[in-house]
Amino acid sequence: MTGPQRRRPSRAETRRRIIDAATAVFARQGIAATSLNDIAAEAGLTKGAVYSNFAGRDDLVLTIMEEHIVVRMERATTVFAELADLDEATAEAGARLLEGIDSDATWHRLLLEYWGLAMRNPTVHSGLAERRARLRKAVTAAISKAAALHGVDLPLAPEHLAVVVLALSNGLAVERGVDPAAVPPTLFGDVLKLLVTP
Amino acid sequence: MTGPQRRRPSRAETRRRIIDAATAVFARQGIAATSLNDIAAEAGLTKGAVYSNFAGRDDLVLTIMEEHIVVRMERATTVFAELADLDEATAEAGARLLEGIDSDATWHRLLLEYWGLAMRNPTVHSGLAERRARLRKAVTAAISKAAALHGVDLPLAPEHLAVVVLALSNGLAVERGVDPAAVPPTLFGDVLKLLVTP
DNA sequence: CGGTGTCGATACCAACCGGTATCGAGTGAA
DNA sequence: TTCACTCGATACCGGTTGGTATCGACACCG
Repeated sequence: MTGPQRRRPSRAETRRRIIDAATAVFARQGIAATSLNDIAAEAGLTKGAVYSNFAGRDDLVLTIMEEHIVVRMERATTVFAELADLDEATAEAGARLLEGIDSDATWHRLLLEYWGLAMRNPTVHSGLAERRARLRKAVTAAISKAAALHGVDLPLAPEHLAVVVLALSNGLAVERGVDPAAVPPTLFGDVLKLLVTP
Repeated sequence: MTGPQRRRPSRAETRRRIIDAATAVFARQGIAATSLNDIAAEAGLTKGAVYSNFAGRDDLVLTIMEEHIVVRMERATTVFAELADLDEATAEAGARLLEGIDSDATWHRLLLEYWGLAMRNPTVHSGLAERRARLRKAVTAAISKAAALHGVDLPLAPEHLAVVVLALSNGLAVERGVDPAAVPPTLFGDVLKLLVTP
């Protein structure tokens, strides 16, 4: 009785299992506090499988964060692409951004930990810098496009406004993590409104 | 020949030596990547001295960060207390804040790492929340005092403005860490100006 | 001066880390 | 059916970790 001839999982499947498991454990424990054994155990595999699919711990961490940053970037740009009518939609955009801070809270934590890592590792730093520059560029384009659409003269250069929005996203995530009540739901939108009205 | 009868260092002296050493090593390597041996070696002592003065690694980390947060808080409030003439001084305040981001870059890194720790440890979290609330309150008071002095109607509630300033401080520190050129020197001041003029 | 208690150096521990070598089971092509 | 090869489990390595037990040297007080 050979049964349905259970196939051996493909390499891509195993790799994905490991990545998903690592993502989950990172979210739960943080990057620095997570060992290869933790990841392998979460995936129902062993260290051997990890080393067979990745060059080592650093390679795995890098791969995961790169993937997450790309996903997050796409999401952020689509949010900004919908910023069609400027005056009232800034409130909506602010609300959506703050909502993203809550729903993606664990990701914000991971990004900031990764940032701390990048500050001490030149290789990681250059990778993060490249991604971040691309994100800034995308946000800048979305902002200037929305401004042109409405014929508004922004009091700040679009690329500077983009930096401020990104900074506020991270900064408010920190404050909200410390004390959610300190960051009311409308705050991000209110600030945005002040920043786009000349 | 007894010499100048070299005194044994007082307990407070040893404790301070350890704290200062740990601060230096934390700044260099980060909290998570620093072992008790590293700290003891930096202080010219051994682990025994550390365990004799602190309950353990966690106790030491907590003590140091508490102390740093207090120092930073005092510095931040004095900066805001000097915010006498609102219109032009916002630029100065912004410049000083951004300068603080650079000169205290390592501290920002440490705070964000500590924040990540607090997000996973309820005890650490409550300690940080308390300190942070006090800092918010102090900044709020400074802002409303300056506003009253000039008879300006702030478009944002002082406590909300305080949160935004704190968030921008951390957020811009992150962006500046990734790419210093992305955060021009006048940006913080420009944003501040938009936030205080109704 | 002499006893008493404190402080910190030393040695040591079990646990765990990232990484490597090995080897058997399963796979796909010949 | 066979055979070369891939993949992942297992065992193992040297090194490091936070934490503990011990003990000698020193300061302080009576």
